[in-house]
Amino acid sequence: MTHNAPPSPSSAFERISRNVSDIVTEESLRKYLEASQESGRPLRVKFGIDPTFTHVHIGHAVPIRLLRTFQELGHLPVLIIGDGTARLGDPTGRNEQRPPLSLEEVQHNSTTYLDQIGKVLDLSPEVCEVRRNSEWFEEMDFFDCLRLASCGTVARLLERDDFKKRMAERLPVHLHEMHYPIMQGWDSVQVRADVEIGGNDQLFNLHMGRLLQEREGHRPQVCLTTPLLLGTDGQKMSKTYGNHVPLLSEPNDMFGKVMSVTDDQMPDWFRLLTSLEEEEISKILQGHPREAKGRLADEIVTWLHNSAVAKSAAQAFDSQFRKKQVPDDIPECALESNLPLANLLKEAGLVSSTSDARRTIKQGGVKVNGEPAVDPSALIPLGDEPTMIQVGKRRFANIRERS
RNA sequence: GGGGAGAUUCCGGAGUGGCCAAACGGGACGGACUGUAAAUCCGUUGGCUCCGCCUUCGGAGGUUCGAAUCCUCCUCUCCCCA
Repeated sequence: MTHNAPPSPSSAFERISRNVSDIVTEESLRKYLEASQESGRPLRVKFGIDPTFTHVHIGHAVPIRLLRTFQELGHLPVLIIGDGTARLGDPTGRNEQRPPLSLEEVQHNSTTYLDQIGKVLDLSPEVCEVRRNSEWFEEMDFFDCLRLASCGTVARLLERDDFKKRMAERLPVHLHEMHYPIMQGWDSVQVRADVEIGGNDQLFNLHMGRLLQEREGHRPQVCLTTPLLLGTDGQKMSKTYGNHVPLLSEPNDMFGKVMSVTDDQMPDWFRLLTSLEEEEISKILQGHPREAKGRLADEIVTWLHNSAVAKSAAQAFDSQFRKKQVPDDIPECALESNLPLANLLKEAGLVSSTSDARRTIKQGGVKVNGEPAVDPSALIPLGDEPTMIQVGKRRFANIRERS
């Protein structure tokens, strides 16, 4: 990464604030940027990650991109790995209970997490600081905790939407969860954060950092939140809905996923995930939606892989879906000859059970060597020449006889 | 410590002795349509040697010709009071 002559504080402000949903406060952000330039001291920009799960998707990448922007402007990202907070579970999450994580799990999750984040952010020690919050939480005794807890009020916490909602639904809200924002805020005190970045559901937690810093006589951090990126179907992006794009997906997969984004998500995806200028974006969006989406997919695959790979992913996508051709890289396997079709599909791993196979066949979803197959119990002869089986639009296999 | 409520097929959630492999919704899958989608429509959604058979309704027993539904014990969860 190159650090050329630093841009002026005001142009830095423009760049930073382009895609954020809250800034607390604009004025202090401007001031901090100016002061930083005068003193030559980079701003410490904090971002917390929870090592409770390991799959990072491009929705998570939105705040990290902002972190990257700061990094490019010469400031210092400070990543906090919440190995202390992880033991609480995440109160902003769903209502399911998270079992307490073991030390190894946390360890493992943090490294895979960092691997993935490394796609978006330069993690070299010279330009990025990585801390774990167990570092300071482990040292606190019960009275320290009480002192911290006195910073918040129950009323204030109860205002939080997710608590309110869960109370209304008669779901449990555990006492320790109330400490989550306080712990997060304490991180800010510990690392002397000048700025904290989070998703826009994190605003409350970020505010807590300001509060605690002021109590400690520190300069309060600027809170920046980024808009929520919705999933390919327009719902909240989440692994459980299957509408997410993992940061580490294979190029072809990634391209295909982006192509399945609904049209009305496109503007957001362009703004939040590419570095194209607003003018350019609106020009693209005026063209044919399919072209625009192709461009979006190309930008994203280029970003997370490279441009050559993006081009070939585009071609593969085109031939498989637009021209309905068969993909090049069909998985192969070898099986016994003369199995009933339904059993063959199951053995080849194309369906989950023979019953499933029968259903799919009955519905006209199976082709053998390009010909629609209708009889689930037809015996399929195999030979050295592979027999191509297609299930639905996406599942293919080349099967030859096992010798 | 006391008092309630509950555990159903991927998820949510009906069902309170036979008509239950289990309503309905979501998701998923297949088909049609299409711009690759989305939306819409149709169909499927426990397993199998599949027009029949087998195993499911927290776990273990029991009552009955017959239980997801009734009884006993156990495990777990939630709420309220203290």
